Amino acid sequence: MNPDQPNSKRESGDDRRVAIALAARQIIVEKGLEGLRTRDIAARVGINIATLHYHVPSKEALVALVAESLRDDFKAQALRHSRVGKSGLERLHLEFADFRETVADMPDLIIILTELVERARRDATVAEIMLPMRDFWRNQFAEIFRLGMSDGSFRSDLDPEAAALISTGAMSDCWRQSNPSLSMLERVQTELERSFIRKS
Amino acid sequence: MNPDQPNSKRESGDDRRVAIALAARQIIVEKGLEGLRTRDIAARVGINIATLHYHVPSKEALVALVAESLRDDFKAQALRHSRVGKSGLERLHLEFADFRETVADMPDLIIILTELVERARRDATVAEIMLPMRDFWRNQFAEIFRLGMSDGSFRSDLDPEAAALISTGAMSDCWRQSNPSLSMLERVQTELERSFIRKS
DNA sequence: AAATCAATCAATCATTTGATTGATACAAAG
DNA sequence: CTTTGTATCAATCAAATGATTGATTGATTT
Repeated sequence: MNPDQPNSKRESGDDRRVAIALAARQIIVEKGLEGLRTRDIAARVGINIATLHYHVPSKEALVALVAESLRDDFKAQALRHSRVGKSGLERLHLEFADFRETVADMPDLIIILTELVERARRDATVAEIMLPMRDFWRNQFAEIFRLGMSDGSFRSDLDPEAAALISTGAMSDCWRQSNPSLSMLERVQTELERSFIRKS
Repeated sequence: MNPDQPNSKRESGDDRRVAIALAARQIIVEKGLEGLRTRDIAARVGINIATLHYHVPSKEALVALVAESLRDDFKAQALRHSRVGKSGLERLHLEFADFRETVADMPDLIIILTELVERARRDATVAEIMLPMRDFWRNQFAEIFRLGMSDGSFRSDLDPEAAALISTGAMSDCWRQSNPSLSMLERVQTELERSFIRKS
């Protein structure tokens, strides 16, 4: 039997941890971090509670595991497109497209992200993982705006940090709405572009 | 003894409910909705758990009480300034000032609001209170932008709904940062204004 | 074949937690 | 003075919940 393709009840530790993180994420979407129970996760993975604790020692470690799995997703997403040799406006378009792609592929990602950023306020372990992520994303935008100001894409009186906060805040808030829609997101992105480009 | 100034251990039902809501809000700020315990609230108010249940029958009702208390705060805040006979830009400035005032007076308000909006996703009772609040706020901005487009304050190619979502999303996201600062909020508001006004 | 290790489970524990019960204190009304 | 209604508490319950224990199974190593 191929050891890379396990179909028995016995799985490798890494595979289990991935499955556990995935199940936890599903439950967080359904019931929030507040409604996350170790028993529910174990049931969804199809293992015993003790086995769950074997792979992830505590609930705190479990939440950290989810945070790491989120970071991995974002990292993978950030590397999908090349960024070299593009103008500020082109890179803004790329970043907008990336976000649309992300929410289309994983509509629940923003929800989990929001929950974890919320918890980061009182959980140092989670904060250490989530806050750098958010800062990195916003900083990407700030750099784009700085680049675009020097290459003439954007207004010369732009405040790059403020514009970056506005962009990331508006987009994530848009997807946090009661019934997020791709069309509304596109309207927001269009309006953001109109707000920052240099009017000729 | 003045019945309006009770200093005994016995308080009127309304006063108790206010005290309970306040204590609950403090605990939500410290430990999140997830860490909200009826015992902790009772202890902070200085009453027995059974007394707490006498005034607020269940935990669900308690969360709803907090939501109502939030709504009351926002309602009171919204009526502090007259809005008549102002231009779009003037009303935008008013709205910006209102937000700065709110976060200066009650820095934790946005935190509690975020927690409750988050819970609204799975709690119909809370949703019924919180979502209309958020929609009302955003709609205020949309109206301001519509007004300002017709009176010449703002760009004629503005999308009022998108601009409203951007404004509210950016401001609340700004105040959700790890260490929110009034100066960053002002930079964001300045940038928002530059984004939407008509360039002469 | 024996020894070792990784993965798993049934059973159980100790706490936490929302809620209830039955009784008491006090003020106002009759 | 008695009755009634509001506000309060000590004690307790039942369920939920994170975690542990002791043992078993199957693969890998020696």
